[in-house]
Amino acid sequence: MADASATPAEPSPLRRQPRQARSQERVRRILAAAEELFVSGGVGSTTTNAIAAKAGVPIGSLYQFFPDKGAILRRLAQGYGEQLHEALAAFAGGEGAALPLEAYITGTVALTDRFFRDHPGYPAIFMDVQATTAELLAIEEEADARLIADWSGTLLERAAAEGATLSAEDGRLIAYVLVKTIGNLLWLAATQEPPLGTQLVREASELAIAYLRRRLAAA
Amino acid sequence: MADASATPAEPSPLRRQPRQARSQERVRRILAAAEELFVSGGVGSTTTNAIAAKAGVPIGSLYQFFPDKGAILRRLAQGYGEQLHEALAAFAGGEGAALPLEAYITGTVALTDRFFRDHPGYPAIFMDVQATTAELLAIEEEADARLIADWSGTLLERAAAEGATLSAEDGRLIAYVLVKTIGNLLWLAATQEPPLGTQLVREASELAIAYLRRRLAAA
DNA sequence: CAAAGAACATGAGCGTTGCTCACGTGCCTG
DNA sequence: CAGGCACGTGAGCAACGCTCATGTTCTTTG
Repeated sequence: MADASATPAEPSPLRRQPRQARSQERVRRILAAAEELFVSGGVGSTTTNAIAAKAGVPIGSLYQFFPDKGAILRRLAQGYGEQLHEALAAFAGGEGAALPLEAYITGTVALTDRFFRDHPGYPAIFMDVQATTAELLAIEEEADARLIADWSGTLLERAAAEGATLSAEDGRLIAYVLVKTIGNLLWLAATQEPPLGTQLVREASELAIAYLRRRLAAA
Repeated sequence: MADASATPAEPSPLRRQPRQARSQERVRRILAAAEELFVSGGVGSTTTNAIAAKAGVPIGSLYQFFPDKGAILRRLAQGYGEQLHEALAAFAGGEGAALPLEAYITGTVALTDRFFRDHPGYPAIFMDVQATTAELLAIEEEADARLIADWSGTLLERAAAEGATLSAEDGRLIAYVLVKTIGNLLWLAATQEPPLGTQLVREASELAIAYLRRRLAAA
């Protein structure tokens, strides 16, 4: 537990890093099989034996790399979080940078919404969580923390550009509320029927804009 | 599935309604034991045998009344939902009726926040859910539906009183967004450390007010 | 290039959990 | 008080997550 000169840190939920090409391929197949089963049948009713069977791998091999069932879940969730962060960062640093506040928010909301819909595994994982939820929530928290940091910076810049004063603390708080609220509404939108789903995406933008305008004005 | 002349509807998650006084007392003790264990150790790691043991009842008796572990969870969740609904309805029909919009919202937010904090079992249940989550979500959905209906009515009345026009559809949509968003923020507030928790309650009010002002003005 | 060791492969089966079922006891109506 | 219905009881079953002992393949080294 003390000496860890060889291991980089502890970011890997894997029990043993696959070094050979064949085993790396196996890990990929396990993750793919798990994602498919989680989406179609839910996390709770997907057995580890079923995952292994679908991946064409004996259970023993599955546990060679993943310490437990939750680790598979966590690995998938981590991947999703990183992908979303990168997509949003690209938008913020690219075409989004030139947009006015309202359009910037609408664009971000639309992008996040599309991400949820294009990756059905993301809602599926958080849809019916499981025993290991404490750690799963920690991962979601970590992903949110990145987004909050991003937003916090953006808000401070934009407030300054618009001549409003905004303390760093208030910036973080507002970013926190925005990330959590928009995430929640868009998650709902993704799991709802088309008419309501589309309306919710629009309302998410409206809500964010109204809140921001009020908070920036009150500074 | 067809003939149901004897059963009133199907609102009871109980397998068999306890008719004698002794068995009713047993059901109460099972629910109390389950709540305590869920709060202290989480839902996932609480076994049905442990619930029965703490309640001083053999497992057989537990399953005499509850069809499965999830039913205990659902029964508790249902009770919470009804209590919150009644508390909010009492406020809306009582002292809240005379308050202006801003104060009304702040009051409702404060009341909901207190409810979450006074009933630690509520967050605990939704904290680490389990296999039966589909049905649990359905119950949460039902509780939210009641709150949304309440809000929807309140919004239409208040909009008319303020001279703004608001369609019934828009009223429902706005109520939906408000209930979901405030619930989410206050749930976060209840599970967060004091400084952030208190701020989040305030922000929930700010957010709701800003959103409502914008939506009522845009009519 | 052979030998040694590390990484990987395999599946029978263990411990635990949610839950059943066959049988026994208490209560309550006619 | 006799019949029946509701309730009480706990050994044990099926299914699950996961282990472990043993065998195989790859990589490194003298």
